[in-house]
Amino acid sequence: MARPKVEPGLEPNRRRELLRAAARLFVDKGFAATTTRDIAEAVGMRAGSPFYHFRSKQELLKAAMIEGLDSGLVRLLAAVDGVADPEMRLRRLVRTHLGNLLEDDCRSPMLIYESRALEPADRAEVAAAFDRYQAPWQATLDALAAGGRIASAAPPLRLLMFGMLNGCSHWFRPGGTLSVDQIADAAAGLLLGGGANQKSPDS
Amino acid sequence: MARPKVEPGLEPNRRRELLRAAARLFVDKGFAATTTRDIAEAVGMRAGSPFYHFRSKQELLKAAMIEGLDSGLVRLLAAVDGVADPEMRLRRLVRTHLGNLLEDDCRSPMLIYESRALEPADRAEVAAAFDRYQAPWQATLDALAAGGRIASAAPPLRLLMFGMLNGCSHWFRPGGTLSVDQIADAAAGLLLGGGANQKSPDS
DNA sequence: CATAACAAAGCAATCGCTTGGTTAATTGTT
DNA sequence: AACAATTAACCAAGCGATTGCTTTGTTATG
Repeated sequence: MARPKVEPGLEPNRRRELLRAAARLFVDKGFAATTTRDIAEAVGMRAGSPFYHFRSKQELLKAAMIEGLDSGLVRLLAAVDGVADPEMRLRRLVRTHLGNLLEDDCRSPMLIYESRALEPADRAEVAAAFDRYQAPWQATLDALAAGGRIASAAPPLRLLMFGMLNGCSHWFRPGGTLSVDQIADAAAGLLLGGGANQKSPDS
Repeated sequence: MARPKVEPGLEPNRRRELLRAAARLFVDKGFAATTTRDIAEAVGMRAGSPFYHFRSKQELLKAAMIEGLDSGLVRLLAAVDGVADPEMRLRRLVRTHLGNLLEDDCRSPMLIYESRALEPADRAEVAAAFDRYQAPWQATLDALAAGGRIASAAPPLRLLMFGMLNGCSHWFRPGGTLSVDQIADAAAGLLLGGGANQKSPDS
């Protein structure tokens, strides 16, 4: 039943299947509550087979976090590509991030909260990936502050902002009364200082 | 080594010790990653002894959540007692909540995120305790909206707000560059629509 | 002497992970 | 083109450690 490999030296498909399934389970049940057997079953493997692709459960988490964040970053950069106005850039970042968080079936940004399960060395690598993810945000916030659109882009703002956005995954239910677009508008409205639930000017 | 109980029929002290230790460990390491032996060791007991006070590990979590939220609610109500201005009430709520979250050594509001470890019946009881905790918040937000101080007090606002506030426990470090008061001011400033990092008018 | 509050020991289940096959695809050789 | 050798990608089985929890015994107190 061995599957053909596409190219010698390239990653086979099943590794990515494992990463996606692991990310889903880690977000839904938590790292410690997810067994490697759960992950194997989710992709139709036997209990020991994931350890052919990953040396340990922690390595699976680390890979899911880093690769998930980096692919989310690609979507972020594509969303703000060519957009000059910093306010619009922020709205695009917020909307795209909520998409990564709530609509993408990996929901990778949520995995950062499982960093405590990693050892310091791995945690540092993950922190680096998260820094890359945060870079376009801070740049946009700085531009908004320079233009007088917000009062300050000092550290607490970005931290509070990510807490607010990431917290959505704890209560958001697809198909509920709130759409992702509505949440994105409400969050962006708060950040831009116009008071709660301000409509976005382009909708 | 049996300790005297204070009153027959009343709860002995060690039960509360267990609850405090369990809450700390559940917040720091997560419910699934915390063993009942960890909890026992934290209070100087042997591995099986906590099960004299609690029937199961889940019951320990449930009790820690409900009793922690209710004692935090007492502090909330005391902080806004006699305060008429809704803006000031919100500032007091924010500051007190961050105290419950970051300064109290139980940090009980964080435990809500471990609800997924409970069965639906227990989860409903915890949700009721959280509703009690949220009640003074929604009342204050409604008053602010009625006074035109914020644009709307519709559902996403409260949800985004708690996400923003509770998220602090993921990055806040006591003794760091940011004080709890500073964070509270920044968060309240965002909510009140004055833009980021607005100073509170009474400081 | 009865009870509250444990300690001591251990049990059954589950955990992450390893070991040793097995099979189909790929590669090398003639 | 034919055939052996190698390799990728698993499966089957299980090992040792850890888990939540139970059972029984102990001790101080009322």
